[in-house]
Amino acid sequence: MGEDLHRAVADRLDLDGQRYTSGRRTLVETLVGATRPLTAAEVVTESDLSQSSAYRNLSVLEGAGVVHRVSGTDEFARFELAEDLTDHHHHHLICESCGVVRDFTVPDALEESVDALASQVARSAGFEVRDHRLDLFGHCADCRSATQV
Amino acid sequence: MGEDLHRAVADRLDLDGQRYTSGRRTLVETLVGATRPLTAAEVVTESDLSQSSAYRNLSVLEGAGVVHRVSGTDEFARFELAEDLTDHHHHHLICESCGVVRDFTVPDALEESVDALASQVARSAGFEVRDHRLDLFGHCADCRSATQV
DNA sequence: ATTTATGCAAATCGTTTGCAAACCT
DNA sequence: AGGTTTGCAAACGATTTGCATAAAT
Repeated sequence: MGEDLHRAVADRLDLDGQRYTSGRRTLVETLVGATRPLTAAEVVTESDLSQSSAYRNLSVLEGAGVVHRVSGTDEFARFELAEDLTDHHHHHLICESCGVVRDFTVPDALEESVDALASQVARSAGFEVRDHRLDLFGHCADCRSATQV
Repeated sequence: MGEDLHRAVADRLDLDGQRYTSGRRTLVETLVGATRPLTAAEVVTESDLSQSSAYRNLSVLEGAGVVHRVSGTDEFARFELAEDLTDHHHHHLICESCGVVRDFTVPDALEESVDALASQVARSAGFEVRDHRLDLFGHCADCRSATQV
């Protein structure tokens, strides 16, 4: 069932002059299996690749537009599959206590408002908008219950 | 004119059990003077504090809710004054080529939609929302003209 | 006097890179 | 064979920290 995805990934890598090696395929599968962005350490653990290969290939995949780098509040880079490969436009709930990043979606109407705003800003500032980021910061259920023990 | 600000900063530091030293005052003044988030390196240069004091005090100020840490696409942390001290709620245009971060504002109606969404998500996910982040990614005017030479 | 802040230099730690062996095609 | 990818270990660089001195209360 995920063959379409792999074909799409292979195409993007090809466009970028890169091969779709087994390690890269492993990374893609690791990320497909996750429901939230993973840290590099989590990717290394779950993929069983060496650290250098994980970092190097995440970088290659990012360059080809397959993987997207997410930054939260802590010092760890996080990675997820590009939204246009998963057809799942979403945003993030970022916990300021533990740093965990969770996905969530918003009503289309709001997305459209944001998009409209984007083009407006683009025109007025000479800025070419490619994407937007709408995240919420706060405290996740786990950290809240841990605090009020 | 900026005395109100300094009083507010002093109050927050006091609440956090911290003093408002001259170095911290210098940092606050450096950030007030900027119209965009500054990297640590920029703060060091413009404040003339030692690197360690700059980092250490930015951290103290962040802990007291005076300074806010902003993350863009590059590896440099950026710092700005907390919005509730400047009464200037804003968002960021982040250039994916050079990493520069610029401030911009959006219509109140959109802000309100986002706030409404925030409370909705809070209820359904057990997540306690404290703030939101709405940023646009793309390419700034400078990088666009540099590319198409 | 005691506590806290400063600046220097060294350590830390996530991430990147050089290199030789293994892998494609 | 020719080029690429891999894994190890070493390097890198932004940020943090130990320690002795200086400032503040």
